[in-house]
Amino acid sequence: MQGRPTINDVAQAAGVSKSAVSYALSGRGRIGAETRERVLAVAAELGWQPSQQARGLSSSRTYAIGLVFARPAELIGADPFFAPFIAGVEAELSHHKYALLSQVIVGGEAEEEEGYRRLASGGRVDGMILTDLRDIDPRISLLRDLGMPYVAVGRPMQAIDGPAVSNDDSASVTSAVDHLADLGHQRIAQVSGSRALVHGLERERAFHRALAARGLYAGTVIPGDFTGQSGAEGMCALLELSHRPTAIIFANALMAIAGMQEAARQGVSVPADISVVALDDNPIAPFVTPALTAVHTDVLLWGSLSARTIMAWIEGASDTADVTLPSELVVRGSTAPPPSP
Amino acid sequence: MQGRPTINDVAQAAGVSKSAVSYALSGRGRIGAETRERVLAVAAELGWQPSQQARGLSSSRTYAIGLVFARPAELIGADPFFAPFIAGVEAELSHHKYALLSQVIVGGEAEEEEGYRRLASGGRVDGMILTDLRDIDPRISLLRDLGMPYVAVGRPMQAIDGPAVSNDDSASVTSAVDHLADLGHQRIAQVSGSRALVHGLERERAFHRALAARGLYAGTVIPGDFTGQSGAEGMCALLELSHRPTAIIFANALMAIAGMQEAARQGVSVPADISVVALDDNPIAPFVTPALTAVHTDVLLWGSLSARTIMAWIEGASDTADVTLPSELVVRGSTAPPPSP
DNA sequence: CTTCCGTGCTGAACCGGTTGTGCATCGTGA
DNA sequence: TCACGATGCACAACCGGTTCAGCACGGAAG
Repeated sequence: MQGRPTINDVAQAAGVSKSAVSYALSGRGRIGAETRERVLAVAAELGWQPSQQARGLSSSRTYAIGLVFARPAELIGADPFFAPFIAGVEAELSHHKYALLSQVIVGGEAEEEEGYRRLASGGRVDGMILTDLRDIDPRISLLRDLGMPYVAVGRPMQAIDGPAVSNDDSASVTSAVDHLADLGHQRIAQVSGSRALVHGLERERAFHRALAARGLYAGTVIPGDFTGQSGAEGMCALLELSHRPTAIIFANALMAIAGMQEAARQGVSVPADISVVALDDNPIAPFVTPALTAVHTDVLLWGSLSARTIMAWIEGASDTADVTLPSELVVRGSTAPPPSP
Repeated sequence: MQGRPTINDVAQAAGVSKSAVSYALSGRGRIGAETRERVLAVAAELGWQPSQQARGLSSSRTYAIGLVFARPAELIGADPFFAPFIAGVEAELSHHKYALLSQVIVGGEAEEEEGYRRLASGGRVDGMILTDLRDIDPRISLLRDLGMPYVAVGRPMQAIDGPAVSNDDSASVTSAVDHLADLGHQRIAQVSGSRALVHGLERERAFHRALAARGLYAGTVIPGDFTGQSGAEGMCALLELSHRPTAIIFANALMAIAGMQEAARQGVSVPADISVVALDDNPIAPFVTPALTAVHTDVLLWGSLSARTIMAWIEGASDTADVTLPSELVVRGSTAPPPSP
């Protein structure tokens, strides 16, 4: 009885066999009411918790979900997605006795795939949550070959035979464009994130659709990479245009804030001369000057729904339908009507 | 042979017993050279990876480390510590075949302790990394009672019988004070984070020590809670003082940025009228206006060292000495000499 | 030629659970 | 009164590894 108590310790203390203990706890077998209560009392007294390792060995389940998260080093701290997403996943998983095996990787795709392989082939997880989907993503087929359940965070372009939990990028972009158009802006530009990721592509298409829907001319799209540096460069490039836009939509708050700094340095006033919107919110956004107008998504909820979806698949549910999250434009101080000509 | 191959599949294919396979892989038993190579070849061909579950069951090890991370909801996304710290931990762990079982908890201490209990008593981890140590922390004794190795991130006040990996809060504060004193500031105030956390206390003491060392009078300390809101309130309170400070040290970048916004709203110019320093850096800090001067710590390294330390304890090493990280003041645009009177 | 030891491998027990099978015991209906 | 089904539990096999004890064989020493 040194160390953690085992099921044998409980069985011995309760004067029953270990199968009786197992049945009493799971409620699966046929166990008399007073025996069950005695066993539960003894288990509680000894502080016994079944070993997940042993349980997993016989059920060939690990009761753990894997999450691999890859970002370049300069983004890993700035990204306001990671922590709340994990928190949401966790909140849901822990109610169902699942654990989260996470792996954050600084670096590129090679390391990321290695991360998946490690978690999957070690038999450590029952399923995986995939973030940052790329246009044609090798992880999908990797996991399908391994027979590992997965859920895609963000809707992929390719058919994936699996569930996806996505925020509505199209709606986000549309709400940003509509807000700017309502203010009277006619020349709206975009500084995008990585076009290699599916939501980058989707946002770009949605941008052009939304402009067309409001009868506006096609806006300039400057490619970026989610870093502050690229946000500043995007602003710089747009300010040099002969036909300068009066509003810019940035892929995330970091880029937008860096862009606003660049504008300030060039003596361009936000929002008087140019309006700025970010497509991802950040807790710092309300506190910069001017406060940043951004499209806000409930990332905590996003995590919860992802967790619920992957667990449903693992448990064999058939209703692994796709889920779409709402997002909401939060108007703060960085948008205003365009300057009168 | 459906699903993942097991050690039995390998043994059968190689024409040996499963113990021979185990020995061949671990190099522990006495196995002939050509038998070993044949086994390894077959294992590679079948793509066999030993199940960590089964391995853990017999070795009573899980090859996993637990990390519980608790933050209030409004901070969980803003905190630039979490993601790079995990990334650093991961980078180190994965080289040694360990996995990271993380748990991010939105909420208070009760949920957090529950999180520890769940990971520890489920037998899921071999050791734990403790962050956000409080002055007298119940987790220490909890883990000690469970016989679970742990490493404290940040040096606790109480004696803990265990290793700690800390950044040097005292040095951080001192470098900030020295920088401001060098610029000529005489009245320096602090807006602190939570005093319940050990590094909050340590920073406050170091603040007073550093002021005294420079022959400056004791500075005002306004309590905060790491949120932007509290940063703005702190700035507000300090601006109302009859003998207004000329420089303020904030506990983190979010508070500092919110404080600068509040100053701007009141028509107080940073850094012309008042200088601002943050004790934790943030990737957004260079991009706000003015760019925020902050004390920077290599959080990735912090994570790596924590991982190395906890693994050393688990593997039975005796050299679990405390580690202290360097930090560095990054001077940007939010500090300047005080206004001439 | 026997004894002895080292080498190379096998068989079996074990880690801590889950689950199928089977044996008493008891109550019920014919 | 006896057959029969339901109930309550024990026994044992199994999940996939690790590891200990032991057996067969070969070469070297006596």
